[in-house]
Amino acid sequence: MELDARKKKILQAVIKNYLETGEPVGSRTISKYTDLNLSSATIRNEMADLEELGYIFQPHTSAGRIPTDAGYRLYVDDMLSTRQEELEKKDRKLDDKEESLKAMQEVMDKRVDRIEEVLKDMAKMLANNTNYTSMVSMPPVNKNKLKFVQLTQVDDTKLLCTAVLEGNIVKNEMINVDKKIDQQMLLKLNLLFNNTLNGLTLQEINFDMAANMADQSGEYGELVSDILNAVVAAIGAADGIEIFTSGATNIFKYPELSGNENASRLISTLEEKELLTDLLTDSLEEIGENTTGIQVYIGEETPVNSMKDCSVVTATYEFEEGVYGKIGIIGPKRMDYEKVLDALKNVTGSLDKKFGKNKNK
Amino acid sequence: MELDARKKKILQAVIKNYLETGEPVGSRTISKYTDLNLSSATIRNEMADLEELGYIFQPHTSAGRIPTDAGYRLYVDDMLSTRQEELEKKDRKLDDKEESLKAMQEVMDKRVDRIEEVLKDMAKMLANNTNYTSMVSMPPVNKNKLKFVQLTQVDDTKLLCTAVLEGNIVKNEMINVDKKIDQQMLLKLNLLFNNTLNGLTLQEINFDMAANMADQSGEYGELVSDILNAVVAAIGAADGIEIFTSGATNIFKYPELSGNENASRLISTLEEKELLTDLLTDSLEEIGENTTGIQVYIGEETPVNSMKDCSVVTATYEFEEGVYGKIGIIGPKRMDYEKVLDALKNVTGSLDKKFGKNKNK
DNA sequence: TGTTAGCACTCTATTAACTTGAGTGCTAAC
DNA sequence: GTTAGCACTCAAGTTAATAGAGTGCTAACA
Repeated sequence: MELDARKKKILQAVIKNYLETGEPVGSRTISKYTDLNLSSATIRNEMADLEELGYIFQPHTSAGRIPTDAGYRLYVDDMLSTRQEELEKKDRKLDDKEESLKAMQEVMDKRVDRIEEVLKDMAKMLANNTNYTSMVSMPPVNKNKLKFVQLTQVDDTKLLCTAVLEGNIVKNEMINVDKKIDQQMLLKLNLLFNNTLNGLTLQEINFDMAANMADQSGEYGELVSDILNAVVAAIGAADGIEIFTSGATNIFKYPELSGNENASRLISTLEEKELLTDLLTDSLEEIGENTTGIQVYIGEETPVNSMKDCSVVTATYEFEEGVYGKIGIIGPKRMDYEKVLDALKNVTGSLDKKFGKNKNK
Repeated sequence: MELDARKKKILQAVIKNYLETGEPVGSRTISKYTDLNLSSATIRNEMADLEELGYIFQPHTSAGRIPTDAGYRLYVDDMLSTRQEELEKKDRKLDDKEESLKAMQEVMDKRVDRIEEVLKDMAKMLANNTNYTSMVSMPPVNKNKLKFVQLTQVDDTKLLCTAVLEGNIVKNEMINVDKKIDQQMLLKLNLLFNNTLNGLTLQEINFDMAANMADQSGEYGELVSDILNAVVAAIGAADGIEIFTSGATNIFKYPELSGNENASRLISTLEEKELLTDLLTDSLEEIGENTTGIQVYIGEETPVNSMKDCSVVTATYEFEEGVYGKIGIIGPKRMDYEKVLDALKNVTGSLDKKFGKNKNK
């Protein structure tokens, strides 16, 4: 059996209607909704075909139809493939969006330095605008180059190590020392570390360096490796990737999610954050300039168990040359994909503009 | 009518039973449970009295009794007033608790420097141990003395301001500058700021100082106030008090909480964190050496609306001389108060030992 | 050959009537 | 003051009946 134009149109109508109402869609509704001018009987025949093809199904014999995951998939893919046109339409649409876009810009202007705050606010705004749950990952710091290190004596037994990374991310780590280090030596150590490490990423720092530097620092040789450890710890502080979420409770707005006990599992996942890593790091590398970096997981497609009856949409933003972060929306399968995609495009666009590749435009 | 010893005993039995089962307690149950050797009929008479006194009530005519807020209050106050004896018993109990206590100590030893991490782990552990929701507030940094400030040139237009506070809390803030500042001047500024500000708390820093310092810095006068602003911003970074929560989803384990839509409001509150401030700062001052710093809010007593059918127990710990933080448990009104009080005592005890007044014992 | 009207059929959701059992309050006797 | 006994109440669970939405299929139509 073929999925001809008419069937497709009907499928679209079914899905659209279901997205709005959340109720199974009957043949009569479609017959009236569309401009196809077909009787409900004809629609029924077509719907039976669509069911056989696996795009829709009936929750029970005498009910209307609901899209299957495959149905959603077709719908979303279709939407994504016509996105080019929408990009052009965007200029027109901008009027409506201007307000929220402006608000977003303001947030970002206000606190350029504090990327964490920016991202947190971003997540909150996304959640509020969409009425779904949002999550944002910090760009992995350990890919960023070290701008410089600063060692400071805090008191007799403590040394503060401050590391500044590309993108002005600041990390601190405290080091315990046996004895006070004299001022002269501290200056020397500072110089030594900066000369050796500046411009490197976490991966590029290795322990041969420790040996080298130790040689140059005489009696303080042992201290050097302590400090290097601290630097590494500071940079890699988040042993996972840091993730912010917002709007977890929005899922209660969708009965199909809030009803069953999965709701609590989902909120747990959002609270723990660890499992979200799968969604927000996975395939970060393989996304280059070629795609928009937008990914849609529908139902069973998501790698996270507690989200098997949700849809998840993620997008990638560029923080620094080659350093990416991700941003995502979690909602019911019948989410307003169009709105979500737009929102994510806006946000990643702004982020890119602020930090990433389009910084200078 | 009087609340004689027997009535009290029956009330206790009702509450204890209800804490365990969560079901309304009938007269027959009490008749069998207690060592009073009274028939259910007698118990019924007493229970009617207790109802009239406002300590228990029936959800409907033909049901057993449930404690009212006043009932819980009596029960808890009683428990608190007999706490002295329990303190002595504690030595014995320690055997059971040793394991969890040890685990806690380990967490704290591992990361003395990172109080945030300690507190987060603490919250997680508390939530896991009690099966309720926990929250912990960072001690308000702005009461801490400034240990020193460090200004560092990041690049031509950016200055990094690092502030270290008593208790080795490190805060950073980025400052945008017009032009590069020469090394000599930077040293001078560093000296100036440290001389002026060290040893002061946020409240003690005022803007007369800015004027004073500006006088001493010639053409850089304007910069001085920028920097002072940055220092203040760094110290007071959290314009509210920082709060960590854990185990929000534990509330789903208690049907009386998870059932109604308050559950979602409660989780919202925990996500936003802002409203928790009421619970975790309120009366911080008035708690001195005299009390244990433990406070129990039952039902309507809590200042937070979304917790009106929960009980909240908070405890105070000392971080530095005169600087307090709070730690709290949120659960159903029928929570295991005994367990919760013990857990909180343990935790605040450990925290006090690590940071606060008993540091040297 | 594709489209439509009509009808019998299926299944959910809602409502009402009935049953059960836990627990009470009251009274009368001990 | 305590207790046994009994009538009474009410929530919760079960069953039966009803209404309504929507389907599938057949036969007629263009």
